[in-house]
Amino acid sequence: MMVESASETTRTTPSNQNGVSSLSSHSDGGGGREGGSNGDTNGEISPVDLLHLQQQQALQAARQFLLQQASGLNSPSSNEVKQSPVQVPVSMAMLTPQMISPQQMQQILSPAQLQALLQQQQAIMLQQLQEYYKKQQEQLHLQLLTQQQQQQAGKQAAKEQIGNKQLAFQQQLIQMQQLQQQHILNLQRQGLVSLQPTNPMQSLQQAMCPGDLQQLWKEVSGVQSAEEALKQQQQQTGEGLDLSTNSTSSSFPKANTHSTLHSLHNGQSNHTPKRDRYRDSHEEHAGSHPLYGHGECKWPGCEALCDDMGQFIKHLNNEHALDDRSTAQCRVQMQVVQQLEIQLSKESERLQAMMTHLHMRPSEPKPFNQPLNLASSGSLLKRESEAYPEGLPHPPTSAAAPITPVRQGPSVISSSSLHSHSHSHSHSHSHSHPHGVGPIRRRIADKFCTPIASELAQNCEFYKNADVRPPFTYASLIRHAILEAPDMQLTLNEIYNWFTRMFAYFRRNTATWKNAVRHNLSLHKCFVRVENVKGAVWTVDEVEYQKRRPPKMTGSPTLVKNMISGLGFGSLNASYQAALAESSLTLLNSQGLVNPSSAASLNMLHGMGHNDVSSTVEQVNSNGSCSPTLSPQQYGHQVHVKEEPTEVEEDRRSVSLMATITHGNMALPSDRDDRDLEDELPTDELE
DNA sequence: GGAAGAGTAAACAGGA
DNA sequence: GTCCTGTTTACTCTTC
Repeated sequence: MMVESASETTRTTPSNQNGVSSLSSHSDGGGGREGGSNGDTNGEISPVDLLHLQQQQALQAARQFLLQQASGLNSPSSNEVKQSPVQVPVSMAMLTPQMISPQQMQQILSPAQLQALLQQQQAIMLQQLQEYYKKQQEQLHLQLLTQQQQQQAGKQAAKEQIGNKQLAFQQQLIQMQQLQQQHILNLQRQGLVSLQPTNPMQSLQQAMCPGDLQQLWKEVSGVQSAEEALKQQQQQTGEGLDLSTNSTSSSFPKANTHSTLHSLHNGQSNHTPKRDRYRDSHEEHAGSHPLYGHGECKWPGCEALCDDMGQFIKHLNNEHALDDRSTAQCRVQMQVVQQLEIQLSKESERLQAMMTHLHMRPSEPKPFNQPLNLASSGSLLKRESEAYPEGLPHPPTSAAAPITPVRQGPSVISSSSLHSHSHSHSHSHSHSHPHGVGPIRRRIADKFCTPIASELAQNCEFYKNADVRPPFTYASLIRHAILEAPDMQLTLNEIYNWFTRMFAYFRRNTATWKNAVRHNLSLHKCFVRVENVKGAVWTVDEVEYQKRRPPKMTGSPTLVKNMISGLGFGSLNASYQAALAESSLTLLNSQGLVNPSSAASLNMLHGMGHNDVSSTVEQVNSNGSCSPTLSPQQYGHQVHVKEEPTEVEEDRRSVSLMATITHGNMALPSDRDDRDLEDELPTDELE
């Protein structure tokens, strides 16, 4: 239990750190960009400021909500926390940043809580927007009144002024809508809002409270009717902002965001040349258009089938011409790209942090942005073994140095993939396997006696969540799954389920590994198919399993001698060091898990007649964490069944030797250590 | 260099 | 016909 929680802590630490960086980078990035647009406004609080503030409030409220969840919901101030975003709308931005990222919120909070939180924030935003609109309306009214008074005196000059005011206000509205859309998009990207196939602009419309908007637009259009002549004049001359494109076609009262975006778009540049450029770009890409592929339109959300390029161009010009909808979609796509870039940046930072955490001694300051030097990752392993020399909680390591192919899909390289390069054979992963799942040599894992159960016990959660291949053979995994079962038998489907349940890695490439599982079940005699009432189940024939074991590394006298002579870890190569560290750690852990001071457990280890070291430790250790069903008695029973003295002794001694060496090296006081030394070291050494 | 283990792919058969 | 299960073969790669 301690081991698991400790390693759990270690694993969560980087994510927490990343949570900080992620959060800060997010708010910085978003805020930075919005801050840039802020600079365009005129001193007083602008819609941009407001929305920026609201975004911060939403995040802050979510953080507080999370903290509330974490620190106990029975706190008397829980209600205050919920209401605080409303009560303190501005000072929220000055709160100390909490170290919780939106991603973590999503992980911690249930969907219902997230939904409630989001609705709450949206309500707050809407309320504040409405207040802002009312304020703006009042100001506009006042301005109009004064301007009308001036109009009587100034006439044409005043008209232009009013027009400019109106345009400026429209721009402000548009800006607000865009920012709100962006905010919603951000929430979607962060998973706080479920991604829905609806047009984000539609949700924006809903969020913008159409009633208020329409009323506002009516106010504006009222002015517009008075100034219609002026605008038409502007339109004809092509000067100024072309805001009347929709309004002149009597669609203005609809006041939808499409028209506003259209207006904005037209207002930003001259209309006609832009459209021409747009068409020109189509013609340029007539041969291979990026929006056309596999006979269908790649426009977001379109997927219209087009037989040829000509038809596609026609479709593109008809359906995706420069109108409000296309513009909005284009903006959404731009934001998607922006968000992806931000996400990429954050994930890169996270990767760096993970690598730093996994492969660098904490007391050894190194450049944070250490490049991913795969060629020198052999030293990484060494460093790793050095970094956690005393059984400190550490990320999943194994004697086998988990070998995971570098996958093409995810942008984040799993930590174990780093290890894979530390092996000489890892190069094979990059070729010959189109699925990205190269042949994973797990033999080393078994040879180094990596106890599967202890590895799983330590890194159960890690393997469940991380897309990291477990450093064990299929056979050992299958065996473990079966032995974990209450009745030590599983159907094939249950074995599948165990794989997917225990390892995130096996939640993909199902065809590959399931085939491998079936292949292993059929191939190895140790797996016995038993016809049961509910169908065929698979059991483990331990005797056969032990026979199946490959020649052990420890069986090599020279190797053993090397190990013994190299009691100082420095003389061992990196892999052996890692193996020794792992073995000792897991043995220690297993001791602690079962009975730290009991010689009985030790005797069970020694007396079980088990030549599979990994199995030996597995069985002891499985009780600790991930194997809730197998009791020590069961293991004892199982162990009692199998006895294979010849090879068994060799292996048993070897693993005990390894444990002894490492224990001795760590100067850990243990009766067991002494006994191991007395009992086993001489024999092994003489071999 | 060969043997053996391991992983992957694929073909095939039988049953639900 | 499809999917799942189970068997078998072939091939490649790695380690010893």
